[in-house]
Formats: sequence, structure tokens, C-alpha cells
Amino acid sequence: MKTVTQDRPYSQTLTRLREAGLRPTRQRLALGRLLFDGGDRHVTAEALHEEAQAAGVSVSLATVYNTLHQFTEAHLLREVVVDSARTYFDTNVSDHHHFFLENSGSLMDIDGNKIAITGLPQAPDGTDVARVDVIVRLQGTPRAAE
Amino acid sequence: MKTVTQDRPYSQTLTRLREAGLRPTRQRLALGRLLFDGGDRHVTAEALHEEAQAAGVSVSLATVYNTLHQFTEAHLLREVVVDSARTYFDTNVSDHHHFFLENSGSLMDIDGNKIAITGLPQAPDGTDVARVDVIVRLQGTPRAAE
DNA sequence: TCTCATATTTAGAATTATTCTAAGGTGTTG
DNA sequence: CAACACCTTAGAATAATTCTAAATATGAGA
Repeated sequence: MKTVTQDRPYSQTLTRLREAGLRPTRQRLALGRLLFDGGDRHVTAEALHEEAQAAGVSVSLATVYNTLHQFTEAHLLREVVVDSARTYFDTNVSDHHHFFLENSGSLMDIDGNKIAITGLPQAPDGTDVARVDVIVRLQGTPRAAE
Repeated sequence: MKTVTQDRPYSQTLTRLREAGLRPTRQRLALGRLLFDGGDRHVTAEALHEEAQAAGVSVSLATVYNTLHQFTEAHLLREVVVDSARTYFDTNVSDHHHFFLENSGSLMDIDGNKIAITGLPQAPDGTDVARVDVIVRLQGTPRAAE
């Protein structure tokens, strides 16, 4: 008896796209699968594009950009601003923060429940806090870790 | 009796440049004065360039970039990464964090002594914490504030 | 299944911030 | 004030991202 998961490798992504009101095109399914099958990931547009090529998925860089932005609007991804040179997209959309390895340009999640920030001043009148980002910038190379 | 400050408007910047081992050229003095005479500031290269032009200081955009980077290396400025579209430089180099007004693209300091972050996981083996940045992203427009 | 309106993809041009290059100008030191 | 290393600069070059407009694919309905 075959497992259901093997029969429907795209199912998770398909459902996510449907729920987001995005047509499940070949490109979006393939990119969605690369992004969501497996653990949490941090990607740049260029990196995802190369990964798609390597996986034999033909998709233009423009579409990678479009898709990443659409996924972000649909809250399937979120943008992480850590480096003014490039934009990172994070598949973990829950409350969390980041370690940023400045040498390699890679990111690691810090669970949002684990840390607490106290003493934050009130937001100015007329404004609302959209989000609080904590970025721990690291120097050096981690031993035996991704 | 004239005040000393009036007689030597550049003195502070001159001293800072000397201490940083940077030649006090016309451009660096002028940009330094724009940056450091007055309270804490957050500027982009483009904005500082325009400001210099408006003040009648002839300086190229390339020099503005060079100078901002040299000042940053000399710890007279620090870079703030909040927006992937442009780089901000902050004249406040003491321990602090930021409110970022996403509508206007402006920054406000949050005193580093006022806030505390607890529960941060250890940095991975082989790495050191270079800095912790907290960015509070705000939506909306503050009433009567810069 | 076929058709059609609409959404999507795409190549390539355009944009934008930033960096580079190489040539001429300036500050400092002896 | 000569000499040299450091600076500035115009303009070209780069790199990430967005735009454009034309071609293609999708989903709904007959």
C-alpha cells in the first residue's frame, strides 16, 4: 500500500496556494515545494532561482521575484531585512527573531517565545507597532552547523 | 567677549577627524559639520549629498559615500540596516536601538539603557556577538514630531 | 472538451543604490 | 616649497530588483 504522502508531494503547497487565492501554476508549485517541503528556510531570490534551475525547474528570475512577493503578501513568507545588499525571505512566519552570520550571510531563527524585551518606550502618538525585529549579528564561523 | 564655539565652528569635527587619522579636507569638514553640529541624526548618502548642495558645499556623491564609510570605520557613525532599499548612517554611536517609521522612512533612537533583552540563546560555537539590533517597525504618522 | 477572459510568465530593458576606475587635486612632512 | 601619499571626482560599471509588453497558461462555463 503506497503512502499518501508519496502520491501527493505537492498537496501541502497546493492547499496553501488555494487558500491564498493564488493559482497553482507549475512555477508556483515548484517554488512552493522547494520552499516549504523541509524545515524552515531563509532564501534570497537569486539563491532560490539557482536552486530551481539545479532542480530542473525552468522558471525566470522575474517570476521568482514575483512569487516571493506574492507569497509574502499571502503571509506564506516574510521578509527579513538584515543586509542592505539583498533581501531574504523566511519560510518561518511565526513570531521569532534572527542570528545573522555576517561572514556567510546566513540566518538562524531564534524562537520568539524564548526571549523577552522589556522597557520599550511607547510608540509615538499616531503610530502602531507593526513588528519588533531583533537581529543578533555574529562574527566568525560556527563549528559544524548549517 | 565672543564665545569660543562661535570662533571655531569646525573645531569639534576637526578634532574628530584628526583623532581618526583622516585628513581634514574641505569635503570631510563640511560633511562632518553637517552631521555632527546639532543633535543625533540619521542620514542616507543621497540625503546628505542634497543637504550639502543646498548648503552650498560642492561635494560629489562618490565622496559622500566614501566619507560616510570612512566615518563609519572610524566609529564616528554607524550603519543602520532597516530598509533593503537604502543604507542609513547614524551619528549616535552609543548603545541604542530604533523605531523605524515605515511610511516616512525615518528613524528615532531608543536608548539602549532603557531596554533589556532576556532569554537570548547562546551564539553558536565559534561565533561572537558583534551587536544586537532591535528595530521597532511603526505604521502610521506621528503627530507633531520629526 | 473547446473557448475565452483573465491571470501568469517571461525576456529584456529600465531603474536605483552603490562601487569602481583612473586622472587630477590637496594636505603634510621634511 | 618639493614630493608623495592621500583625496576627490566624473563617469562608467555593477548588482539587485522592478517594469514592460508580448506570449502563454489556467479555470470557468457552454
